[in-house]
Amino acid sequence: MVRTPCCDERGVKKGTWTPEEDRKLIAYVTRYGCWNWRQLSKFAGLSRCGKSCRLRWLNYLRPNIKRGNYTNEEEEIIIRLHEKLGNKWSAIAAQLQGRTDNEVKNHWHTNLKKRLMMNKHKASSVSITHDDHHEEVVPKSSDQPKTTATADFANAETTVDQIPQIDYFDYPELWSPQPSSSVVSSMTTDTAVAITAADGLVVVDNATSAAMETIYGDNFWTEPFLADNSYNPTGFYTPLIEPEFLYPSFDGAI
DNA sequence: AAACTCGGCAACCGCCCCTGG
DNA sequence: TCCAGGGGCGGTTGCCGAGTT
Repeated sequence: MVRTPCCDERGVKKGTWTPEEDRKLIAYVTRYGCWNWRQLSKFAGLSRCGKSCRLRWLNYLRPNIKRGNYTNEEEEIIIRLHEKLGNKWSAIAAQLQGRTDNEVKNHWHTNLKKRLMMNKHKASSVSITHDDHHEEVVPKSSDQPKTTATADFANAETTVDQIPQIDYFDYPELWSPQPSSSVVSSMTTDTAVAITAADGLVVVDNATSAAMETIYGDNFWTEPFLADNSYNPTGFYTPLIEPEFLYPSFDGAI
């Protein structure tokens, strides 16, 4: 089967997204939903491949994304699940609220993988140093190896449902690769909630919110396009597309 | 201060799966 | 049942900033 490329190579921009492109994408998806990424990129006035738009939205722009600062608990989950599932990053990320598969994958390759390698080298007396934002876990040789979560997981025959503390498997609704129907339950004091004029809730973490404000100024979340936003805090993008929105009549720009 | 190295991560690539006609 | 298109996913690349020499 001959597959058509996901986008016409001509005139398709690549590389880093500009704030202006981000703004267009956010504005469009927030307003109309992601009904078709390929078409969406055109209507949003973006010279980008549809896949690129999708990736940018899912990995960076959508609300509820938690960035940086992996907790020990998150790392434990990643390690355990990786042991169990292998490189099923999307499946692993699905168990981590606010984390994307790309981010989990990157974190694995840049941090956890190396750490596990080191742990395997230092079989008995292990000294594991978490990176900057993590508390240092330095088990003394006299300590129970239990304290070295990573070292333990590397060799343990674990099962998924042995994951500590968070019983995701008791909550099948959390299994969705889509970001979390558990947004509300995951809300912490870091979480900001923007209430739109249409009584829609847009739940964002502070990092996302701060990023938006950095790029667009303090009024980003109160921009007019949010008034009828169709973003669903469950992470599913229900466009609520009215016929005239399906093929917007505007000429490329919002 | 400049050059160089390295690590982190955003983004791209290409294959696979699913769905609708 | 077949085919085309769209989305999902994992692997990989390359840019960029921080650290080092």
